[in-house]
Amino acid sequence: MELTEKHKTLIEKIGVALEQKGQRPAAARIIGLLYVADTPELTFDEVCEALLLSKSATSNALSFLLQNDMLEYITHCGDRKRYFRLKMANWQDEFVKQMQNITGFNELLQQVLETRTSSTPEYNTKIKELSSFLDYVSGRLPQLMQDWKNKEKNLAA
Amino acid sequence: MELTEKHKTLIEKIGVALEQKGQRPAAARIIGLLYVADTPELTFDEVCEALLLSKSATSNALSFLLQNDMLEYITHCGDRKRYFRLKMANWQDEFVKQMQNITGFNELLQQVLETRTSSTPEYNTKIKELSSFLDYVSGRLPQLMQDWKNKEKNLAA
DNA sequence: TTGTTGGTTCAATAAATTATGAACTAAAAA
DNA sequence: TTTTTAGTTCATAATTTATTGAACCAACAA
Repeated sequence: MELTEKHKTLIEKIGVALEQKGQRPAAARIIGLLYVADTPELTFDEVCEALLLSKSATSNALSFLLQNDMLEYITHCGDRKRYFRLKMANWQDEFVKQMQNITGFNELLQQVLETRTSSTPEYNTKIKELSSFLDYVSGRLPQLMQDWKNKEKNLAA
Repeated sequence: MELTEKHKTLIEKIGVALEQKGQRPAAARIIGLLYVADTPELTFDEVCEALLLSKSATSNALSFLLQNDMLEYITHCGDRKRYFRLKMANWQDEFVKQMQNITGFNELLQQVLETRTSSTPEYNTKIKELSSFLDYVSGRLPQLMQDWKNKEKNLAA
């Protein structure tokens, strides 16, 4: 598990990017590590060591990532260690979650529209416009996802 | 500027939603306030008072929101006060920013692919797949935006 | 049964973020 | 000139978040 300087800076870059998307620092670094590490499956100790994290920080971050379906682990017969890896199949789900997030904000905008005074019609129209856009986007994203899948299938064929 | 309980809880809900998208607490409440307030243009003092914020917190949050293009203000002849309002025209730009964010993460994935060992071809393929998807999505979003605009135009016509 | 491995949990601390209030400023009004 | 308005700035306080190390535990091994 020797990390080169290149690896280390890339892990940090990914870490910062994910932090800005709302991930916790340690969790973000773990994801970065799993992207760059030569072995895509790492043990608790390897994570600790590679990221210079304490056992408790590692334990908390790994539990958090497992709970949030970002990671999974496998085990090997006669080996009590867990081998953690990115749940790569799951970024599709992540994407769906993001869409639901958009929809969630849109529900708030609907509530805004319900409670708004009718004395500001132009402003209300603008909010409706935003709401309509969010609605449109979240409605089209599943199709977009499907289109991509079809494209990939064609490339493979 | 009397806010009903309904208004207040809606502001808080919007506040929490935006906090989770990375906005600062005070800034998030100000955006919420501007969504629900009967007057879509509020002064510094009205913001202070409505949200029970100190002048410095208000000053900082407003400056921050102005800098980040979330708000703008207008002034009236013979009135030194600034009237702050949501830069509603700007959510399109926000959306574009989000896309660029995706593209940014994708650049990191490209760096990951460049530095990855060739001894894990399956894993590398999965990362390529994710990268391809992000690429596809960010490429299609402008068209999606355009489609929505056309749809709106047709509705208006 | 004693020790080791592979962790988890908890109390305390460190670090970062947010909010406050007091002092200040520049422009306009009295 | 003094006061008021409309804020800004700054040092500090409060709150939140993250990290640590020590203690603990369960399972297996010696």
